Parts: sequence; structure tokens; C-alpha cells
Amino acid sequence: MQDKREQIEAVATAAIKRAGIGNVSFRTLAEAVGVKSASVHYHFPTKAALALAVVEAYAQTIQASLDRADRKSGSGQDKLLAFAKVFEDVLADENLCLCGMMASEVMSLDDATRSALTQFFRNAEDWVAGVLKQHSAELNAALPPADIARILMSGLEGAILLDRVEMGRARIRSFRRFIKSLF
Amino acid sequence: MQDKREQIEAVATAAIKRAGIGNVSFRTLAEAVGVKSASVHYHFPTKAALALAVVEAYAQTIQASLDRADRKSGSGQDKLLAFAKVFEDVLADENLCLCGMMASEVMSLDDATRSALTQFFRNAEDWVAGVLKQHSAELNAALPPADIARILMSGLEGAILLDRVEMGRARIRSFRRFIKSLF
DNA sequence: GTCTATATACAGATAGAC
DNA sequence: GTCTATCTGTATATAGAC
Repeated sequence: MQDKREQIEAVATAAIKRAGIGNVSFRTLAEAVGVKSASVHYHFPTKAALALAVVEAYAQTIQASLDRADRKSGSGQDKLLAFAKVFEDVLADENLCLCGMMASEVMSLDDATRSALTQFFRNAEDWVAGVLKQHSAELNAALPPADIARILMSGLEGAILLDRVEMGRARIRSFRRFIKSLF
Repeated sequence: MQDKREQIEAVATAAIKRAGIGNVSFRTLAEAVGVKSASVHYHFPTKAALALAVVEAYAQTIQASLDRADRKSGSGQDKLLAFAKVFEDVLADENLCLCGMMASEVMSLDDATRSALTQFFRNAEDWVAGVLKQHSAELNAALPPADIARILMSGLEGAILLDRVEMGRARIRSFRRFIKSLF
């Protein structure tokens, strides 16, 4: 059995991916892990504290996935397809990327959480740009790595956002073909 | 002075673009137009009715913009840049596209509104694919029109979503360069 | 068409006992 | 660390007067 704090964090992460932090309450989290809402407040004093903790943990998880994909030493195309798969996978449960979801709620977030989101997207884009530079010999693209990185990161976020509405996969698949067309 | 119903619709549209329908209340709408919340309920019985009305009105507005861009008879590139500009413009006030925002809240929407969102995105993609086919002679792209259309529509939604977090324009600009690289 | 008043539910947060 | 109890604010929605 996990630490209670970690349990709350895990349940919160799942709920936010699905419905956003605005639709997650201390009460529902409490029920899900078998305590009362006051106990959730013991672990996360405010909603802002919860939001920040959840984003930081998620950022670490994704970064670890990307680092693993990088060390697997495939082609540049394989690595970018692995990047796409990281975000495609969240869609399997009708979820969004946690950071994409929270980006839509940014007006109700505090500065620390907003900064963590900014960093998350930049790190992911830096990872993509790094792969493109490392495999530039294989590349056959008209645009510089920084542009392709931004197109891929924001494009995949938009693709899962729109594909979820109709429970399809058309847009994420188009982005997979886009990646293949780069090489 | 507008019809009161139209006033409410306009205020609701602006508020939803910024914060989402989950953060818009009948009370705040009522205050903004100078009535009481019960009067808002007279025009829009439920929140679901309001959501649907707002999406349908927005879809009409955007469709009208695209039709105007189409009739202006420029190059294919000009038309796609006009398409990008439609979505870039909402970002000016730290807003999102109304349908992109509501896509993030789709789990709390009813079926009719969800269908209206699906239709909105498909119509926009059809418009882009139509432009690409019409100007295929100018085109220099590796991917078929349907893929490019989906990449552009979902990509622009993701670009404004992420750019708003850091109050920048980097991603939307990358998509503009992407459009130019297609011709 | 708009109002007052209200029903009902839920939110985040805290005090203080155990 | 968790509980009970509570404060305070807000939400959607409706009944019925004007």
C-alpha cells in the first residue's frame, strides 16, 4: 500500500486528466482514498499546492519516458514516434495530457503552477529539437528543429484534445504520418 | 442596444473563451448584463442550453470568416494564413478558441453540445482540405489534404493553448512558417 | 421579461479533539 | 494523521409575484 499522500496524488492526477482541476474536489479525492476531506487538506493545504505537486510529479514521469526513449537508440523517426505515443497513450482512457488540460485552466492557476506548465512544454520541445539535431543526417525537412519541435508538441496536445471529442484517432494518426514525412 | 438574450450570449462567449463554461455562472452573466440570475434562466433554461446556443453562434461566426477569406480569391497560401489568423486573433485577449476551450470540458457537456463541437472542427478541416484541393497546383507537400487539414486545425488549437500559458506567440508563429513551407 | 425568495447541493478551508 | 463539526461562499435551478 502506497503512502496516503501518494495515493491522493495518483487519484488527483487521473481525475484532472479527465475533467480538469476545476472539477476535482477535496471531497471526491478523500472518498476515493478512504479518508475525509480535512485529511486531504493535511497533505495538501490548498488546491494550489495540490496542483503544483501534481504537475511536478507528472513532468518527472514524462521526462523519464522520454529519456528512456532516447537511450533506446533507434532512428530519429523511431524516437519521434515514441514521443507521439507518449501523448497518444493518455487518450486511451479518454484522458488528456495533464499539462494540456491544466493549460486550458491557466487563468485559475497560481504563478508557480503556471511556471511549471511553461517548463513542462519547453522541456518536451527541447527534447524533440535535440533528437532532430542529433539525427539531422536522416532528416529531410524544410523547417528548423525549433519550429518542428513546437509544431509537434502543441500539435499533439491539440490532436488529443480534438480527437477526444469524437472518441476517434484521426488527428493523432495524421501527426504520425507527419513525423514519417520528415525523414 | 442589443436584445438581452444576445447580450447574455455575447458576454457568455467572451467569458467561456477565457475561463471555460465551468467557470461561468448565471450570476456573473446576470451582473454583467444588468439583470438577476433568474432572468438569465428565462432566456437559457439550463446551462446545457446556454452551452449549445453559444457553440452554434460561434460556429456560424467562424464559418462566415472562412467564407469571406475564401471569396477574397488570394493564393492558397494566403487563404491558409487567413485561417491561422482567425485562431491567432482570439489569443490577443488571452482567450482560447471557444470550441477548443469547450473541447477540454467535453466530459461535462451533453451530447448535443458535443456533437456541435465535432461538427465545428470537421467543418473547419473540410474548409482547409477544400482550399488545398482547389490550389493543388501551387502545392508542394508530402501529405494528402485531409492530413494537412487535421494537422492545421488541431495544431492551431494546441498552439494557442500552449502559447497562452506563457503569454507568447512562438508556437502560432511556427505554424505560420509551416503553412509557408507547404507551397 | 424581470423580480424576490428559496431549495438544494457542493465548494475550499479551518479549529480543535483524539 | 485523521476525525467531527462548522464557517463561508457559490453553484444550478425553480416558484410565484409583478
